[in-house]
Amino acid sequence: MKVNKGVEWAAHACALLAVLPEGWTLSAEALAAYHDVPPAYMAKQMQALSSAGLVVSVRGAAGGYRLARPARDISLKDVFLAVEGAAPSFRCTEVRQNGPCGAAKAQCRKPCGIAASFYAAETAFRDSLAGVTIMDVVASASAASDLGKAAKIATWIQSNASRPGTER
Amino acid sequence: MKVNKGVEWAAHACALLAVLPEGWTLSAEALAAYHDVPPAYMAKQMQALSSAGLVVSVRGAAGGYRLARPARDISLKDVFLAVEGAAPSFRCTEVRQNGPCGAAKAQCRKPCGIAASFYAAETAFRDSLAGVTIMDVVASASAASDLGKAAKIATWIQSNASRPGTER
DNA sequence: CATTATTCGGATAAAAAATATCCGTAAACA
DNA sequence: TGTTTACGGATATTTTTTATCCGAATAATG
Repeated sequence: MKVNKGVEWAAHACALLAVLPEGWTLSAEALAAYHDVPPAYMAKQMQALSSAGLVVSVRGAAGGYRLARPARDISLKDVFLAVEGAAPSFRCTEVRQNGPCGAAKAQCRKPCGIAASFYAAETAFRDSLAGVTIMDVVASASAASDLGKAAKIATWIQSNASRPGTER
Repeated sequence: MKVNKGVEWAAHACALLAVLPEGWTLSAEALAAYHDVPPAYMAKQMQALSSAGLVVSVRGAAGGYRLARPARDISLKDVFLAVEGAAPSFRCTEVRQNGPCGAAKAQCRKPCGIAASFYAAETAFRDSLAGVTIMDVVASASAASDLGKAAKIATWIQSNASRPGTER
């Protein structure tokens, strides 16, 4: 059971978008450069975030991405579901219906105990992620870093982000 | 994020071993036939359960598998870890150390907020599974089935299980 | 003691999924 | 009109999962 790498990248991208000045955007290419990951694949993850409504995409020159809503209203569960999809991780193949003692289909309208337990565990997993917002992530990151780094990031944003509808 | 199929099979196999008379065993082949799954692959999962100490294997003619301890003392978490392995599902690639604003390695001794949150979520997942025992699974299955099925299973066990050290 | 049935471990093959890239199109701006 | 960017689909590559097979070890049986 492995979480897609894209989830990690998407989460970090959201954290960076969260500290962007109001109305500014970052292109997929800039986000990839910031995190030093493959640009084309980073772009794919951003598309997933976009179609899930977590970020807003701005096309055209000086376009890019920005968060669709405040960082406090976006959770890691949202990011996880956007990138990973909502399909349950446990795939019940109904083995109880198989073999010489297989149960009748009519008796299998509710999931078996094993499947139900895994569904419950996955709910616990998602609930745990739902309790962490992008704002929390940003806060913990800035708590762990010094003033010099914050300045570095601000400078990088200044020269790599853009504000659509206006000259940079 | 997908749970291996083998986890489901192994859990069902444990549930069947749980209703076996004391000291009896079921071969990997019999377990595969009962659940109508590929014998060689079922055998692999049983090996995993065996090396994790959840089941005891008996070699030789009339050999097979039996639970290593009471069904109430084996949880779905045990089965999950045995088959799936203990490696965390979230693989942090330390992207925070990458790129133009990468953090120094010395400042990354603790996991970042994102990684920590996913580790916590996985703990929640496992804790949830830890609360369900094979005994619980058997109980919920028998609650959902009728008397006829129980008799069917008992008959099947009679003719497919074996008791090492004695004639069947 | 030979035969048979079984687990064990490793090697290997096939299928599926994750990872990664590319390209044509549409949109927005200068 | 030209440039820059997101979008969506197609495709390639790599890794993981799924599945099979085989030889060695082990134990019961006749």
